[in-house]
Amino acid sequence: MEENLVIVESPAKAKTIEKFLGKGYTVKSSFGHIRDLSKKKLGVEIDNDFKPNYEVPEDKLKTVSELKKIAKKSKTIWLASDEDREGEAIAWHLFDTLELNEKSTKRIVFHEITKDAITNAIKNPRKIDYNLVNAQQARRILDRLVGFELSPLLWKKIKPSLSAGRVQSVAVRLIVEREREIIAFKAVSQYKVNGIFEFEDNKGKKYEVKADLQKAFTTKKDALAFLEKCKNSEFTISDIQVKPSIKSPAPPFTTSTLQQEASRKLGFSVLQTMTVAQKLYEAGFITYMRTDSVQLSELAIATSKNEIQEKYGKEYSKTRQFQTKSKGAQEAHEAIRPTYFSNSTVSASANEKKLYELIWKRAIASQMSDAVLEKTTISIKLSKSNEVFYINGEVIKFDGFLKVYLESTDDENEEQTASLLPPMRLNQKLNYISINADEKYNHHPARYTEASLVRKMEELGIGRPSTYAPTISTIIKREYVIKEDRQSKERTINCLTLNNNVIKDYQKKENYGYEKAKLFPTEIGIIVNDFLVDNFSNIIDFNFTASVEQEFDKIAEGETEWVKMLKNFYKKFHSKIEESTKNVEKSNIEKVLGIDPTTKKQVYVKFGKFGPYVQIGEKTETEKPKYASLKKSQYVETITLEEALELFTLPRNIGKFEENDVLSNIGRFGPYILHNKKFYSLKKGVDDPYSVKLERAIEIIEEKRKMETSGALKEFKEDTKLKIVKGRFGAYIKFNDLNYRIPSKTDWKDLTYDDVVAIIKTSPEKKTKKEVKETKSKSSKSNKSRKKK
DNA sequence: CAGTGAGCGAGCTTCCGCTTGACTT
Repeated sequence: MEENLVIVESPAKAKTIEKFLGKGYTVKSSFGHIRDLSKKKLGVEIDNDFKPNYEVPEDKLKTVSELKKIAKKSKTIWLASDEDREGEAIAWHLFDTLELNEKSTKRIVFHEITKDAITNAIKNPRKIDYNLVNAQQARRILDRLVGFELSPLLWKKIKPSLSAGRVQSVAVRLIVEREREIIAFKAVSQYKVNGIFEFEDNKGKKYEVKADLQKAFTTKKDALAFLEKCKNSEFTISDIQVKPSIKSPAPPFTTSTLQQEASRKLGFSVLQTMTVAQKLYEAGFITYMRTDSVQLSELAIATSKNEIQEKYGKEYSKTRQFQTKSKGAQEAHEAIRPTYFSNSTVSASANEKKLYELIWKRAIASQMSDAVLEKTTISIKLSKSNEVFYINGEVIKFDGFLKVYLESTDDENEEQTASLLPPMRLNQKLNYISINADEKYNHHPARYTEASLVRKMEELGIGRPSTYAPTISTIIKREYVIKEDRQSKERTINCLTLNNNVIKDYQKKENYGYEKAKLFPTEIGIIVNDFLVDNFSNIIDFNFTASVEQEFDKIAEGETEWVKMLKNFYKKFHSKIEESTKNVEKSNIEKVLGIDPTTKKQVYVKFGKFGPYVQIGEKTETEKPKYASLKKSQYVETITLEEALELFTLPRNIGKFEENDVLSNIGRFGPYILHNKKFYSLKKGVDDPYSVKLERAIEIIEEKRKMETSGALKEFKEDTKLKIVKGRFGAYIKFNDLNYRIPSKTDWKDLTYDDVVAIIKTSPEKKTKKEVKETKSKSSKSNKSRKKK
């Protein structure tokens, strides 16, 4: 007969706790929830006070029967799931499903996984908190009702298999609304002026400094007039302001901030961050990675203090406890931190190592001193104008936490880095070397990345640490949203430069609008969103979650009865569903764009089963209209006649090669070149079938031929074992069966034998063959599951 | 490998949150 069975949610946690408790205690894991509402059916008896019908899902049967068996043999069962709404519900589901009895069952909670915390918890057991359980049931049932009544409505009114829910629909709405802001955005330009100045110190040493004019000019005329004034002006330092300032470290990571920083600093996707963090957690390197708390345990604060004092010195240590500010935080866990601060790194895969070091630095920095800075602003006065140039300088007097970590920002417009200034005196005279007035456009609001969407969701209190990554996957899988890169566009800007009292007026090309891994709404995402906003504005409201959360809190505190709350909500919601089912017409998007000048027929834009498309003429018994799909970047609401007509230019004959026509077109698998009955894929995001030139097409054809004949893009006579070959992610170097990356921004065509040898020499040490094989099998696996739809 | 867009109708789709494996190439 076993003495004690302790049940926690995670198996990794079970393992550590078992060590702390020692003999007499068996620690098992429930692997999260063990019961849920029926998968296929609604699972809620609406007319029977919303009675939920719970089922143990198939993949949990084994866990449940195993727990049941051990529970039967144990004297005391300790339900040690997390101390939040979901955790309490898990405890109750266990109690109910395992058919435990009240006398032998104890509910315990602990916030940190230390021996003290756990033995303390064992000493202070309590009963299951049914108010908290009911708050969870209300949450679960509400989500089910919303999801399972809204989704079928979409199947009827828009198209089958669509989905809607309290969380995902708001996430889509954020992306749709941001896109509309961007569509409505009109870029405005201004002339921003900066000058390079020169001066001498007492000893005759020369210095150069760059200064920015505070005022920007709206027209070229004004900018020109200002430069005219600069011509014979005197420049004098009129003011020097020195201000002390301090910078404080950011709190240690939560799930959301970890996802954001890993995205900005390491380029990880949200899912990738979670997968890597899970590995680190299972290996015992970090604490739990799904948390909304910024708090650290006493133990963590103490050990980090030791580590900092030893490594950096006493003056670098400043212990801090942060307060969680985010909406709806439940704080069942600690912040994400290394389990042992003495390990500043771990031996693991490259990505695990990178993420671990990020976590270590952030947590350590959070317990370090403020950085002390000195900010200097120098003003330069003109004798012939009232405008003022400024120079900003910053000196770090004491680096503090900056020694370890600096949080990055989402701001894409790189702010100029203030730096150390040369010795300057008040009233010092300066000479200009050049003064530039460049036309600068302002930027549209930034599109969401996965990580910035998570930040916004957290801000609104929508979703939980465990659902941020899956929610993004869902809205991408439903094709409401796509994540992709967009190439930059080019524009011409006007520039004025004053040099030796001569003003040069010229133009420059500038690239703008490049997007990397951003979230764009699709047409169907827009249609579904507009439908929901029109008919269910309360559900899709940004504050809906926050307001129902307040009601759940009241249930948890025993102030409100959960059935009453659901009745209240459902009455209004369901009548709206019925009303929309009856009164709202099936969505049928169709718009006339104008008349096609060549055929004189009407041009339509429509939405069909394969997405948005344009059509010339109507379908009649004798005539079949021409069809073409919209580009991913085009929308029904904004496409113009001109853009629509361009879509009909495919297939495009772009010239002759070896006496055969070369055609460009878009097919089932993307854009391609057709030549002599053979297909050549165009490079995604690089080649555009509407504008690709014959020269480039021939290059692509010859590249493929070369690969087919010799298996290599390029070979070297100096060494036959050395090749440049083409892989799934582009060209790479192959040497002695080992692969080497070609540095980004380098074109393989330009590589000489010596270059390649240099790349191989400077490349990090290669993996053994076995490891390469392992990663290969892993990537092909994930590749396959991605393809499976 | 390489564009689709008819119409009928059976049978199916769908939510959010808590946790990790287990199928094959």
